Amino acid sequence: MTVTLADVAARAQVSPATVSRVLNGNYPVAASTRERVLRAVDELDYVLNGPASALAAATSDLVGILVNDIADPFFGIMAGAIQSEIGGPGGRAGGERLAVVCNTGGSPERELTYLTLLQRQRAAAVVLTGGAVENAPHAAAVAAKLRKLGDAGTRVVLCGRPPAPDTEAIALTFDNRGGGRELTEHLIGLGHRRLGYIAGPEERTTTRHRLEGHRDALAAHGIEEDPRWTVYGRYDRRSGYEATLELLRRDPSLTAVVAANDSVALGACAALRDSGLRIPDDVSVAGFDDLPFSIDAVPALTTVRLPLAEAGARAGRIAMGREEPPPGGIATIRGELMVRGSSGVPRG
Amino acid sequence: MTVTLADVAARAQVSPATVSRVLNGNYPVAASTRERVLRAVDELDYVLNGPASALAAATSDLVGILVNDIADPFFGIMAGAIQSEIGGPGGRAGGERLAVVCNTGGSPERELTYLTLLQRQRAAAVVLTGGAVENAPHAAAVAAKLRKLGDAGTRVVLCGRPPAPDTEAIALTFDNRGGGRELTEHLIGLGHRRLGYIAGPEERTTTRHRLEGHRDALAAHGIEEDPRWTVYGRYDRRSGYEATLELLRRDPSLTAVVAANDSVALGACAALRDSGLRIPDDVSVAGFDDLPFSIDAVPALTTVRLPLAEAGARAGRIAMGREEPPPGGIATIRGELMVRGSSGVPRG
DNA sequence: AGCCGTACAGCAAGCGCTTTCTATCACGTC
DNA sequence: GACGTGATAGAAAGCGCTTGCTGTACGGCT
Repeated sequence: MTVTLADVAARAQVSPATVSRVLNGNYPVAASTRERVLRAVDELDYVLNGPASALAAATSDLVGILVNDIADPFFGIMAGAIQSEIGGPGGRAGGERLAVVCNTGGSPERELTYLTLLQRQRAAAVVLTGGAVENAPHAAAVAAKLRKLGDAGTRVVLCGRPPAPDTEAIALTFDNRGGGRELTEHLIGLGHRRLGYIAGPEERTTTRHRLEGHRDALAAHGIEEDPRWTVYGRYDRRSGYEATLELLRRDPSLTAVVAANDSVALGACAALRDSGLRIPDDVSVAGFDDLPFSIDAVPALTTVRLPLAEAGARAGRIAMGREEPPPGGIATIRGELMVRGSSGVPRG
Repeated sequence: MTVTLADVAARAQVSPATVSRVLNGNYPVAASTRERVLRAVDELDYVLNGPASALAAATSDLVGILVNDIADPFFGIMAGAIQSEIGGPGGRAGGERLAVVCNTGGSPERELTYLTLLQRQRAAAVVLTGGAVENAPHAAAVAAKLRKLGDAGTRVVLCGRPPAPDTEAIALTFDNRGGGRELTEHLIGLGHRRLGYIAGPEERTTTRHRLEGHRDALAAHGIEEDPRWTVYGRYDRRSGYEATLELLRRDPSLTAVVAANDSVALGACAALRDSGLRIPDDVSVAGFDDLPFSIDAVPALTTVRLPLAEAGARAGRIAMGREEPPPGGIATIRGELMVRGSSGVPRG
């Protein structure tokens, strides 16, 4: 069978308690004893039994990270940053933590199920990334779960997600609205007056906030919006391609297309090119997030940079209790407008 | 405190054993009893204690996924596919499994540490993705770990990684060599004779195999390779950019640049453009992997498509014991040459 | 010399669940 | 009508570790 603590204890001629204390380093043990134990551990190739340890100590070294789509660098970057901070291998000694990355696929049920699974594992902390689904019952269910997690001692951090009311969850929110406004203002400043907007999925906070920012900008400049100028889709390239075609069909006189994110913007670029339109000469395009590939688009994408890695790292530190939560438990993280080649003055 | 099995049992007026059996559904329980238990579970909002359960049953519902870089879609896509198959939420009932995605950052030590951590958690299965580090001591250490994991009942699957000798690990290997050969043959077929190659990090199986494929093709066509034509870098865009500049400096007469992967190729494109060269008129470019964004490059990238999602899904199923391992425990997955706009006949 | 504080080490009681083995009960069966 | 039989339910023994509490020995103190 596998080697147990008792085996190590026997070999080192000490009690199991002592071995445990050597391993955890939270109790004085004479240097000579420690060494003997360590040698035994080594010789027997002993590996602690995680579940047993978690049960006895009533703590776990698992940290949950919920993402909407792990194949999307937007989440991958955040997840990577979080993980690097929660002190898995490479982090400071002692706190060897395992990140559990859960892919919800944007589905509310899965989100809830994963939360339950993490609760079951008695996770040390949980970080929820990305926008939330805007649906009262679901939001309430999630809030309830988060409360329960919090009560059980699990630290809960929201990264790139709006605060969850009635919850102790710390929130690091992206200023999607402000970013959206700035972006559209930039385009308006260039002279655009007829702007198409490709939104993300409905019932998502991120989608709504970015769109609201866009509309705020339009309103602030007295531009009346044509309902035909907004199309909803998903956060992927394909969606951007199709939505752009639809936009062009509805109003061929558009001079700019603002996309919900960079992937969508790339799809939009492809659709425009396939339609024989030049960027930005005929139509300007703007994205959101500034993912690494955005600068490689031709022309490079005008977008709003979100400090994904920084936010993730901070969320990770807060989750580990290594950084003070922001005052009030809420911090708003601003994006930065990146003006690049895909936006220019409108034709004509 | 938190609700325990005993609380539920008391409320349902049955023994803890019965509650456990209802929850696990692996033992006959009268319908009426079951219902009573289920109601109690619901009313008390009971959540099983994972560690306790794992300890008693000597099994765990954790599945580890090791990736080199979670922010890279190459790994994100595989991880997502694996996860969707290991039956987390959304999968078939009963087997609610949690995926533990571990980001090694390509570091051998971290790889080993994570493996130990997973062993400690008594993971049900472990999937290692991506190329392996080619370093005898490390390879031996990993093999030893994998063997130990296997002995402990953890199923081990390698996805996109060469087989690990002396190990029971199932391997789903990408035919990097064949893909590399095909790609270069395509370029040679177009008339290229002076091809630069931007390789990945040294001491990596993926790097070596792709490069060997490239050289095989050159050799097969009697093209003598100039050592100046190969530059090693990392698997990212930045690296591709710099390496291309270096390549151009060493031999401005190159007519094609073959990159270790798509991100590198994108960087190469940027460098070429910044150097005033047109693609493919002046220089052809080729990538590898065919990640989603590759088709959006301008011109679209000629590359080798790897069925990442399919491979990941299959690895996931094998890890869960839901699919027969390939004969001999090894399967080679071929890539498909995707000829697109970034490659053309050489100038002059 | 006698006492006590300090520094270690061990005992043993769980942590919350699973599972084997042992009742119990209601039926048919011969 | 005694007894085998199948279907359920419970008792209890752990799973391997942590930790509060209880020794024990040694050195310094008065």
